Amino acid sequence: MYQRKIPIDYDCGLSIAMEVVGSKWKFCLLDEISKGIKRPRDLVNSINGITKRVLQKQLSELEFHGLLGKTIYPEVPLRVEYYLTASGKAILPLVSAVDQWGLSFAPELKTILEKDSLQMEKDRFHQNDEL
Amino acid sequence: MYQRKIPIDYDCGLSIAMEVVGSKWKFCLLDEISKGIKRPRDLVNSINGITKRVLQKQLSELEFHGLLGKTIYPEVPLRVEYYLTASGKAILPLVSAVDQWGLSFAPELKTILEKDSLQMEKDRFHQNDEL
DNA sequence: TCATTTAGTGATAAATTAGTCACCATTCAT
DNA sequence: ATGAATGGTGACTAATTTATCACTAAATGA
Repeated sequence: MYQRKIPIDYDCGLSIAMEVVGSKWKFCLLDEISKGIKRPRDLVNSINGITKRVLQKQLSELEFHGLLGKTIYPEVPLRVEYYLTASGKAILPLVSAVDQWGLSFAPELKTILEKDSLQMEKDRFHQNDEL
Repeated sequence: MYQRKIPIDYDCGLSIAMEVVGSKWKFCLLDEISKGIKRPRDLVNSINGITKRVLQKQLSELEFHGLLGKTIYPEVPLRVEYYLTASGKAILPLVSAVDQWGLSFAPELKTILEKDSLQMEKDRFHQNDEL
């Protein structure tokens, strides 16, 4: 991980949550693993946009924080499976609540972004040309 | 805001949530405002570590996304109050769920970090000196 | 005129997170 | 010996977010 220069407030639940699961792919990872996709290779394929390296990093952080465990099967080719620990399972309701909220907010967001792009068209008449 | 180079997946609830409330201070801001702290000045004082500039930016993003509204009272000195819109209120249960989870996870995290710093002490004997 | 209070912005730097690329290692099949 | 499949890491760069600093603006009272 990264040796922080700006420390976290470990007394604030929100800070802790941001630290442990507040990164681009972690909720998504927990979600996929809860759906039964366990191998790194399969996770790369099922999650749109993630790369191998980033996946490995975030899996290892989740493992470090105790939300995931992993089992290594000495087969050929090598098989590794990540699974949700008790802590990992405990956070699933939150993951799905966040997902639900995001989906419920989607129409609103769409409206806002449409307005915004209209505004940008108007603004074009008042702006200098780009370089 | 920032003109993204890597686009967001607007069909994924988790992506949307990360975009709209997934930044360092937003949950905290929503929480404080729900507690009745409404003026930028007061928010700077009540939230430990946030700066004026960052506060303004995140307030304006929350306003842009429709979670906050603001009222300007033309008094002297100028008074501005931010308030939760319907959308802002709708996300409060999520904010408090995240906070709760963070607090419940705190002891676990503490244990992990203690182990980790012990490990780091051990490792010192196997590492080169710093430059 | 000058300092004070409040809200806000622009430019820029620093911190942090995410992504790219090139590797290693194992084991099996060709 | 070579190549494929799998999991993994180190060095580095790019993208993004957050922080710092210096300002503007309005209105008031000393």
